[in-house]
Amino acid sequence: MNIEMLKIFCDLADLRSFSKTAEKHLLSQSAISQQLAQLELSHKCQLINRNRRPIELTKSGQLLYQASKDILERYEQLQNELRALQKSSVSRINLAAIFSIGMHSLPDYIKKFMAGYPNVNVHIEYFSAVQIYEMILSGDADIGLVAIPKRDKRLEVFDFEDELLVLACSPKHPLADKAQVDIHKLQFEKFIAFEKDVPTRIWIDNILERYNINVRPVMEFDNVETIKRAVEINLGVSILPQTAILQELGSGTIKAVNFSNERFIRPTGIIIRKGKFLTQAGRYLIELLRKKS
Amino acid sequence: MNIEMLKIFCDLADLRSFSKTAEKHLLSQSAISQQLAQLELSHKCQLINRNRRPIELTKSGQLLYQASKDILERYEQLQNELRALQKSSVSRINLAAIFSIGMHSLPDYIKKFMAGYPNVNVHIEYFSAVQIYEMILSGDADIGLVAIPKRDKRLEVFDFEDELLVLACSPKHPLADKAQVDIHKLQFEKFIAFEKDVPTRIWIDNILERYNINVRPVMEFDNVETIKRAVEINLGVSILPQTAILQELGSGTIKAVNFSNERFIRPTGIIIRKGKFLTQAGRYLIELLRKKS
DNA sequence: TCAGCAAAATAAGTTAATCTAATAAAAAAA
DNA sequence: TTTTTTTATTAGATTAACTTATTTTGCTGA
Repeated sequence: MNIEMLKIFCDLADLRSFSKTAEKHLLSQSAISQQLAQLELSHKCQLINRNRRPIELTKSGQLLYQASKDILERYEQLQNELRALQKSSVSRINLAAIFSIGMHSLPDYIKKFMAGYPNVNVHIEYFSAVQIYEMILSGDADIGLVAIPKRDKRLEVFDFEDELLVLACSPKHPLADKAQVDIHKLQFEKFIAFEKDVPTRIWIDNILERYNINVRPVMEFDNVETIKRAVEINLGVSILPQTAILQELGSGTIKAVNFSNERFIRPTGIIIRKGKFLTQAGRYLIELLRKKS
Repeated sequence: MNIEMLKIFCDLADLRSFSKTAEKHLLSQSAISQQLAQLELSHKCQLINRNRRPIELTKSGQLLYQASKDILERYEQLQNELRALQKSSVSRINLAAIFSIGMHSLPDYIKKFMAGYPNVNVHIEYFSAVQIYEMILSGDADIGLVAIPKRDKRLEVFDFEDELLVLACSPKHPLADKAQVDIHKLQFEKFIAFEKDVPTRIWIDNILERYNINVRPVMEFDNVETIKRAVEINLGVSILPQTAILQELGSGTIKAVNFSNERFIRPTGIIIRKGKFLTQAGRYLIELLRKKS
């Protein structure tokens, strides 16, 4: 029972001729005859009246005809839906980024990309790192941008910008006016941190550990925006990528101080699924993102 | 693209496992894998996400899933319809008769039949002889009852009752009181006849011709009922089967006179399509009808 | 009624599609 | 990582579908 068979049956009912139907479907008359015989066998009933010519449908045949029309219509609708989906997905790139990267570093790249591919829609959404890995693996997103990318056999990882990490604090904070600061000054400072499962948190913890610094974590958030708000009202200091606080630095609500010890950075990466077929535009966008790294 | 394939795809989506689906359909895991591959090829798109386990549908896959459900539902509906039709047709015999036979001779037979097959529905309808031959050939009726059956290679014909033909006239008619009448008395009588294409008309014309009688046809009707009404009001006489005027004889609105020349009869016949598969009940009904002949 | 014709059914052989079994590859779990 | 489970792939076997040739069947018009 295949779809083509139903199509043949409908044509047979409309054309009222085996040979004409055969011609239309580029098959032999015999093939049509055999198909119908099989169709009748599988439904255990006569579908057309063989004792008359031109042929005509039996009651059962009429039922099958109606059903075939319905099924074929639904099938055609499906094909249209699939075509539409395919067309739309060709001209769309789904980009999933963590907030701190997407919000601040991405716009410039997208602007440049849009110049080259004006009719490709770049759809950017912000998620947690965990979600982004999920989406890349499931195919729900094409390109992911995460901090401190972890290696995965199923993923391809390219380096994106290394972001300079700075001390972020309120203008009222004692360290705010320094040109630069030794990281040891953070010893026992009140600290606003990322939540424990955020990669950046682990990264910064490692840095502090390396310098044997014990901060006093007073709050934990899962995103940079909330951390910034806490820093602004001087609940504590934090270590953040400079790119993520550009706006606050401009308006003076947060002060950034470089570290004198070394140039701390947060690596970020572009991730895509291994073997994923990207469009021309998609490959171009990745090239663009990688170049500055 | 066959229906079974859609069923497999739906199960695959529900069970989220190739091997479990294979088990359910009594196929090898390999077969399922290949079917899906072909399905994806024919639609030119990925339907399930292969980089994750348990498997999950892509957008295209979800579209196909929905369409498959719809199609399978319609298909199942068809099967129910066919089953219902088959069941109903098994317990039903469609009998097509001309009015004069069906109305008067049939009820007794049907009563007898019903005794043997109480739950078989005998559906009787009245048509012209031409229509009855059509219906038997097309299969719209199972058994036909006609007067003066014509032989046809495609039909099987059995003799039914021979009906006695009598002179039918109004009680006011001069011949009404005779015990019997010579057919020559009809010379130049006003005559109510069947229409020219009715077999009984041709049959009676032959009789009259054989005896060299010229009647004066004043009216022609396609059915016996209307002829009787015309005879009742004495517009002319007619030759009719006695069985067709039993009621009028009882109420005295029409008089019947036997012919003295010979026993004129109208043969009637049972017709069925050659090679037609009849149910047990159908065969029994025919036996019943033939017996009295 | 009966050839003669056109159309469908059937038979036999070929081709194409589909299956199984074995094995490789990949993802998940330990 | 290694092991286990699950899916993909390959090759050979089986089954279904098709084609050509032929027979049968229904229709037509003398």
